[in-house]
Amino acid sequence: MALGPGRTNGQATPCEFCPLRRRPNLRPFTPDELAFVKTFKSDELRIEPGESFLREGTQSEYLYTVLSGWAFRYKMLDDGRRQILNYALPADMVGLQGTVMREMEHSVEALTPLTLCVFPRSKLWDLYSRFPSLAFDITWLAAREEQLIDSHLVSLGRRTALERTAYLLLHLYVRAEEAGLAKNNAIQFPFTQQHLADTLGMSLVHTNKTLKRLLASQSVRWHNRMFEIINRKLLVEIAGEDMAENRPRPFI
Amino acid sequence: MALGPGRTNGQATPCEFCPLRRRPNLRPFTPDELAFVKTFKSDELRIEPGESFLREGTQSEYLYTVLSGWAFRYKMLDDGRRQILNYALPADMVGLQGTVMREMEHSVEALTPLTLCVFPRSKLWDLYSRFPSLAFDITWLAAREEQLIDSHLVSLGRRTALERTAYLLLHLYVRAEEAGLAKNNAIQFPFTQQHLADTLGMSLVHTNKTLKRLLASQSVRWHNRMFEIINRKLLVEIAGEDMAENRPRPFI
DNA sequence: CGGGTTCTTGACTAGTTTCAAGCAAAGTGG
DNA sequence: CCACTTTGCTTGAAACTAGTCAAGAACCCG
Repeated sequence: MALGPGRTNGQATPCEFCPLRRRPNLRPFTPDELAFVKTFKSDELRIEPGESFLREGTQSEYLYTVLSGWAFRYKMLDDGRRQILNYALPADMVGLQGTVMREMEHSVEALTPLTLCVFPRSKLWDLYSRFPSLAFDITWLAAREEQLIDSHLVSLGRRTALERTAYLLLHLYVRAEEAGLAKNNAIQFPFTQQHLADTLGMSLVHTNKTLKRLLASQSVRWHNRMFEIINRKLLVEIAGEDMAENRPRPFI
Repeated sequence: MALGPGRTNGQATPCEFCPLRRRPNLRPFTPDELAFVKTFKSDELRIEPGESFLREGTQSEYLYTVLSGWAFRYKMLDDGRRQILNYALPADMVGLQGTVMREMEHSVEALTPLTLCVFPRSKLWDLYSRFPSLAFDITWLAAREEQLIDSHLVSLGRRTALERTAYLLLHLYVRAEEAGLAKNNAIQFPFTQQHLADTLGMSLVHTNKTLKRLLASQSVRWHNRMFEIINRKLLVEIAGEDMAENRPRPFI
């Protein structure tokens, strides 16, 4: 307990039956690694939508892996302006910064009901000294996160509103697909236009109008949060860049 | 040799006499670590300004630590639009992404004459398995890089042109100061307004005009690339946020 | 002392935000 | 079950911000 927000859920999902591990693009554990991760995971947490379970400016004793649901990382300016930095999907790790740096430099909020595996930072050293393979995986995850933000930075700095919007939706679709959340080029997206606006660095109104333009291109549909790609080639063309998918990846 | 661009320089700077190691904010090595890093470093490279020694889309056999000089990471769009992602100063590591992911997702170009320590990725596993402390340091560096880009993303998404410019100049000044490149609130910056524009996600003209406004505030001076903070409190106020400095940090 | 790069400026155009208002869907409580 | 509130989506107009074009000035290098 005393984990801050959220409801603890004990070891509801034992690592050996981890549903993520069955996904084909996730690298398997050796038996040794599995045994260690079982002891590394100290708890399982349930977070409700809208709840921030990591907060900018606080210290974090834990890092988390998303077991199910969507979350997003964000930063706020003093006057309330918000920038969403990235989204976290199942198998993504959040909170590493807080355990490595002095304190969190961003917050993380649940977008849907969220299940998290909880890992105490106190055992992180153990992981690094006994399981270099897992240490390497953590580095891999950190490098990938950086790479995602890099692309996003290019969008905000150098892409037009339309390109940027197309790129983001394609990006989120591809990641959701990798996480097994999409079928038939369609997915139920959990975010509002305000979330998109705060991700794209645009106003809500302009986001709405840009979205209309994108829908008019007949490359995608989006009604009632249900998103569908109807002409991927065209969407890629508007976004200006395709993105790789389903590369094998680690997770912890 | 066959390292791509740049001129190899052998082991011109032995690790035990590394000039960076003398900086007070950099964590010291144990003798074991030092001995290992000496074998980890395979070469030293000299790069001329304007040369890109890591290129988007290529595979990289090496990672690098900046020994002296400035570099910048950037991405280009097909039509030539460029976004500068971040700058690398002495003690910063670049190229980790290329060794962890399949290939480089960004390029890195020298801004000044640059000296680099070269580490082959083939020995990275050795580092992870034998020196968890150094593995942890690499993770730390990756997490810090991500954190810097996060702040930058907030600038591009949610700060006004003036705030953004003030924030970037303050940020670069603080980092340069940590690297020992500034004295008396002044520093010779190596970049042009075009570099700033490509970092801030603005046009050259608008960057120039915004810079003028910032200079008019009397918080900073900038003539002939010589930058000086004359009213830090005011600059911080315009930037909207101060930044921590001189925290102890690792490097390899 | 040229010739190139960088910096500066003004005028015009395009893109984006803000303001304001209306609508639709979902949730709440008597 | 129906007002009532809340949240999210949509739209138009006005104001502002930023980009583009163009040209000249300043600086830098050989």
